[in-house]
Amino acid sequence: MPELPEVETIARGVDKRIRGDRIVQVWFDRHPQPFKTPRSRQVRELAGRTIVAVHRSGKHIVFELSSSGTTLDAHKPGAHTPAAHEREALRPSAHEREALRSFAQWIVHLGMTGRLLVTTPESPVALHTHARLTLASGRELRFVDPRRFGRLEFRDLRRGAAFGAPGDEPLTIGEREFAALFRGRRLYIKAALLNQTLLAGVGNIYADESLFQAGIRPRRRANRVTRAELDRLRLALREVLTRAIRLGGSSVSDYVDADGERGFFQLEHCVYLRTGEPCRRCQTPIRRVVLAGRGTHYCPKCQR
DNA sequence: CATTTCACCTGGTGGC
DNA sequence: TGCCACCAGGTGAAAT
Repeated sequence: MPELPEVETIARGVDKRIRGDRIVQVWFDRHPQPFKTPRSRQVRELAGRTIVAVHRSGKHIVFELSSSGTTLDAHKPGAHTPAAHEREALRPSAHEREALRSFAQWIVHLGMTGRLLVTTPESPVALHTHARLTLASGRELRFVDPRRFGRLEFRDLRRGAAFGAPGDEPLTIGEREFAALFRGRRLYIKAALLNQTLLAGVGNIYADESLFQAGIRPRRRANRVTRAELDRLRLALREVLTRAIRLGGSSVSDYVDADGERGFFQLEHCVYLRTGEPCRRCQTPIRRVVLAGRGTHYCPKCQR
């Protein structure tokens, strides 16, 4: 389900709520599908670790974790704002800095229908809940995924490399690098946008929306799109993704953020899932074709 | 090698 | 109400 804006929204929400919290208990259901790292190892490794930070990489949510058993008491009750002369004494000790470092990562990919929710333990457990992490604060982190396309992975940073999505981030890529991604590629521009090893985080909604915004037909061959058009596309992607993040993502059917709230960007979709409806710019009916196995929506007049 | 197709899953919707 | 076809935010293995 979720593409870059939805994953970013979820990662921010989870980070805000459970950064500094500690995982005290881990429960997984019996389905083997989501485990890229064996379930038993994940149970063993996650329990006892503190969540140092949560962020997004491509369509992945990355939990940075402390060394096992380390606590991070950042928010002591009754803590006060230090006066200038106290700051020196309050700078983090070597021990505390060590506690803030990431020693391991838990990587969550939500697939098509995955959700990450921060709840109370009492809140009713949704059907297809595959993981429940009990936290020291009393909250609970849940992974729910009806279609089971989501994946869970654990990495020990002392034994291997940190996770990094392979493609470039569409929000920060420059003009030259962007153009270089498509050079010599004969596949459809839409298929290229969906290829995660080129750009990380663009999915079906934002591929269609950014191609509309840039005025480019999805069936154009990537290597035939002009340099000027490519830069329009890069800027369109940046605008569409930024706007979607601001609106909390697109809730087409069931996407919700870490608090269970829907996003609003679906209200601004120009083409995605608007087959037969009038183009917002020129009133021509929006067309749907199948391309790279995915429903593809475009305006035949606005997009060349 | 680059590119396309298909399988993996469950659920919702609309036609008959 | 039931049955069926088709659709859905993704991705990686197999086929071309």
